[in-house]
Amino acid sequence: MPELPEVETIMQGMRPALEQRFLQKVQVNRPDLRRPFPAHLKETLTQRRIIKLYRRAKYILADLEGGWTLLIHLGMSGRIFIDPPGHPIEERRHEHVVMITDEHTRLALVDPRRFGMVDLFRTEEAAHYPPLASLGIEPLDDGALTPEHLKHALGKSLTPIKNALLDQKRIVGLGNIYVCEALFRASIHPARPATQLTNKERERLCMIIPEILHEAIKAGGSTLRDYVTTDGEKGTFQTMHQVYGREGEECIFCAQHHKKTALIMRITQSGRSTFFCPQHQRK
DNA sequence: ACATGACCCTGTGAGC
DNA sequence: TGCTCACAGGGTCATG
Repeated sequence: MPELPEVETIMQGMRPALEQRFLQKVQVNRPDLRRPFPAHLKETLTQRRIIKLYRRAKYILADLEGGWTLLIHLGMSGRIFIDPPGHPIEERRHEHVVMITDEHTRLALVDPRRFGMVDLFRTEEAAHYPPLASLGIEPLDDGALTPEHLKHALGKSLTPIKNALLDQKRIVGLGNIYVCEALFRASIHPARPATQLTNKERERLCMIIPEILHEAIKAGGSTLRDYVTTDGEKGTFQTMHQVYGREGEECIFCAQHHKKTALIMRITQSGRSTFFCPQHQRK
């Protein structure tokens, strides 16, 4: 579910509750999500101070005292609920991990589909820790997403640009929504072989991708169904979607640029929906 | 080395 | 009302 803007929003929402706090009580309600939890999860977290929270790709990371780092991935349906001290606790399904801080703030990881992940690794091993080791360009880092770096990341790959931009080994943070939106704004057909993009097209992507991600973070992310921020608020970026979920509707870009009316199409690429305008996103 | 498809799981909404 | 089907924001394997 959550792509970079949603993960960033959630992480920022967790910060005031977690940074510099001790975890007074940790409840682990099942043995695994996509993978087994580390056997020592509860023991390692309990009574430990959280130094800082940050994000890499779509992972939420927390450095803990004693050299451990906690990693949380929300998969497709993962959410974090934060209940302030004294808040009545409502009954929620799929609360897999619950953490209560020394200030009595309650954080619950809820993930109905269980595609998420919770793990621990030694902080100094981050560069060799498999889920993080092979990640690609972090698009919001200063100087990271340049046309040259993007060219290198796409390499000689003949895979469709849509799939290449979803591949976290090349560039991180984009998911199905933001890839569709980026290609739409950059006027690039999603089926174009990745390696065959022109310099101009790579330049446009390098402008547009951070632009969209920043706008989406500002809007608190996109809520399609059930995504909510840690305050329980919905994101509002879905109202700014220009193609995603708009199959059969009129292309906004073509309407603005006095082109002939065009209708948004939906195709399937590697089993996932792609939305695009067949008129201005040229092959 | 690379690309594709199956798979992991539950929930929801559309259509009958 | 209740059923079946398609589809959902992601990542990892096995296979070719």
